[in-house]
Amino acid sequence: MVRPTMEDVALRAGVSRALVSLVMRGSPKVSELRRSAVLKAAEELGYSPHAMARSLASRTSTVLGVMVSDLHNAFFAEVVDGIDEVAREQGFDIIINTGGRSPARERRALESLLSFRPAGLILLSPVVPATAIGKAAEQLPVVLVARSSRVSTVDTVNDDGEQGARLAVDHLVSLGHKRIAHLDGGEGTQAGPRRRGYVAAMEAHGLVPQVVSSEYTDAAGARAIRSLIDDDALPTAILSCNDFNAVGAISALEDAGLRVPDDVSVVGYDNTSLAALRHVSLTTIDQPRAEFGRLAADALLQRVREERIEPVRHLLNPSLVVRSTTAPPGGPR
Amino acid sequence: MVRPTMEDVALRAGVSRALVSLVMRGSPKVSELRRSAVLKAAEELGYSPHAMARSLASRTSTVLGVMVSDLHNAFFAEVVDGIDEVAREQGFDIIINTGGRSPARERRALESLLSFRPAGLILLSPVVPATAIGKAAEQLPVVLVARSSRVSTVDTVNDDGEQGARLAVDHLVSLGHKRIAHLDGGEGTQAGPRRRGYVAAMEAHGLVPQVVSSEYTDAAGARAIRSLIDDDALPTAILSCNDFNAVGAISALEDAGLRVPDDVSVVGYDNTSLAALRHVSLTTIDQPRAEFGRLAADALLQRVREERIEPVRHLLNPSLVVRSTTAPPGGPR
DNA sequence: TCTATTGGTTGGAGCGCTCTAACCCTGTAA
DNA sequence: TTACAGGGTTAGAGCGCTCCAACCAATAGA
Repeated sequence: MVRPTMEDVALRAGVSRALVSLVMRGSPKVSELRRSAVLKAAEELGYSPHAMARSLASRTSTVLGVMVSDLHNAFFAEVVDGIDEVAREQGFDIIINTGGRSPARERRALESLLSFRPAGLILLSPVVPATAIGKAAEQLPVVLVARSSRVSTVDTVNDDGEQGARLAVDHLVSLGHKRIAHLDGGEGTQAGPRRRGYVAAMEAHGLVPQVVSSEYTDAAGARAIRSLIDDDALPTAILSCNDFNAVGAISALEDAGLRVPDDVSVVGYDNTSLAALRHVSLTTIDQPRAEFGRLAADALLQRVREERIEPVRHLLNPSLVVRSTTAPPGGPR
Repeated sequence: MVRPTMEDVALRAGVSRALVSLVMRGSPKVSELRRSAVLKAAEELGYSPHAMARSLASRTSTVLGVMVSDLHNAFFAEVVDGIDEVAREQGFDIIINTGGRSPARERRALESLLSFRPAGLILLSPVVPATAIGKAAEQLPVVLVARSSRVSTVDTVNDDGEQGARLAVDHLVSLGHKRIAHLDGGEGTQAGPRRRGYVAAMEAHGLVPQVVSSEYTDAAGARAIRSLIDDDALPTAILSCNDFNAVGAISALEDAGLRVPDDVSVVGYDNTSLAALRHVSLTTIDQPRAEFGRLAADALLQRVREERIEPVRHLLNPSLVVRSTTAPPGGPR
């Protein structure tokens, strides 16, 4: 359980510790003779460099910290894939930590990540207050994904929720729908832009917006539908705030004896793997998640290398994915 | 961008660096006067301890490394919750890394985790070869979740897949089913025990097992059903290898004009959040995932504290969750 | 009164590494 | 012959921290 150090390798190879260090860092100014001797000794001892000691001594880090607000949401997994891809290309490692959707736990996760003195930090949809983010940003480069910020030292990567909602409304209108309700995401991240986009698109089409208060869960979607039915206010099409909500809405509609899309069309948001399941086959709005990750990592590494000072605000275009839950009012002809 | 050190705090508080260290570690042998002075200075400077320097100096670590083979699978999120809970209770932090389902990437993730010299390692359903795990286990305590091992220095936490399959079969038999097919998980982790449990339970009931080769995806589940229909070999009940597979099977059954559970009953495995969606409402087998995480963390910390040498093999009992996809053959009366 | 004892505090060594400056060659130019 | 350059190598300081031994009152016991 005791790992060999550089000293051990140096001793065994008959060279100095500094030389071993050079070999480990792939320096060109080492003779082939010594290099192979060192590598052989390292191999025999099962030596691998101590990342922390290295980073302490060099006062640099090749680690990027990633804080995922909710590990349960597969959305983030794809963003992490994008981050990982870029980071690895450029010789950086990532360490992940999770906030479990609770501000307190998230704060702790942040602390923990910071204590490793990573080169930079990427926060995925964090729920901690902006001041906490600002404080972190004083110490190292920070990039926010799926959350906006006005702090000038922080870069952000988001999708254009207004445009996404507009895409959905345009799609439904082109199918012939006139009564389209929006099940709203309430306080949730990105709920605001989606709602605004919906309202603007409806008005642009000369239609009356109908915003129903709801949440990012399937139970909430079902509840919203039931209240619409009770109020006799059911439209011919629904734009949900996200896929979970949409699936809940569909269940409630079916429970009420209505068919989707024949009686009511439903559009989700996020294009989660759930939406792609053939049993669900939900028309939804896709966000380029891996691209989020790649852009975030790129932006962060630019700051790490001090190539840029001004903040960057990426706003990516979502796209419509048509599946089986939308059709003209009255059902597919 | 330059973080304050202990020295800075000591200077500001008018004490020695060693005293600051004591305060930071919550030592009782510090007067209240100094303690508050130090904490005040630290607060003002925005100081937080440097985890790497600490771990280097103390030759100990309060970090547990967690390798998640697939971040996309929400299964692991709950296991991580369990790990996190126990770790935090006992003053440990966790850092997560992901293998992205690829052995090469997983190996790299392992290397990276190891380079931080954590106190121990928890591997969630790793796909790297056993030798790589054995090598890691020579350097620090290792616990495996959802993967078995015969290495005596490695602890394991698994669910009893045989029993889970048996529960499902017993449930279907008690509903009156006699022809029950199993859509097999092939090479997937835990597919073996589930298949064995299914076969044993069928035989115990005097029924003929019908194993259909399939995989852990919804597309594979749908394919298996179609081949059963083509061969005119469709039974009255299906036990899928996991929830995704079951959802795919349901889609294919509905596409073929069959109703679930009226014409065919379907049981999944894993009780993912997918199964709980009201639109899906899948009868399935639940694994105590958070408990997996808690037990894994407990086992690891026991080894970290050198309280135990012999390996531990946890085999947890799964349980049946009855929802809406199972009924007596011919449908609910 | 002097010596123990105890609670609180501190300097210094050292964790495993990197980095700078100095060093030692050997080969080449003056 | 001396000077110089430059590739290859090394000693030593130091990164931010912990830990040990020593130290310093202040009090208690004899």
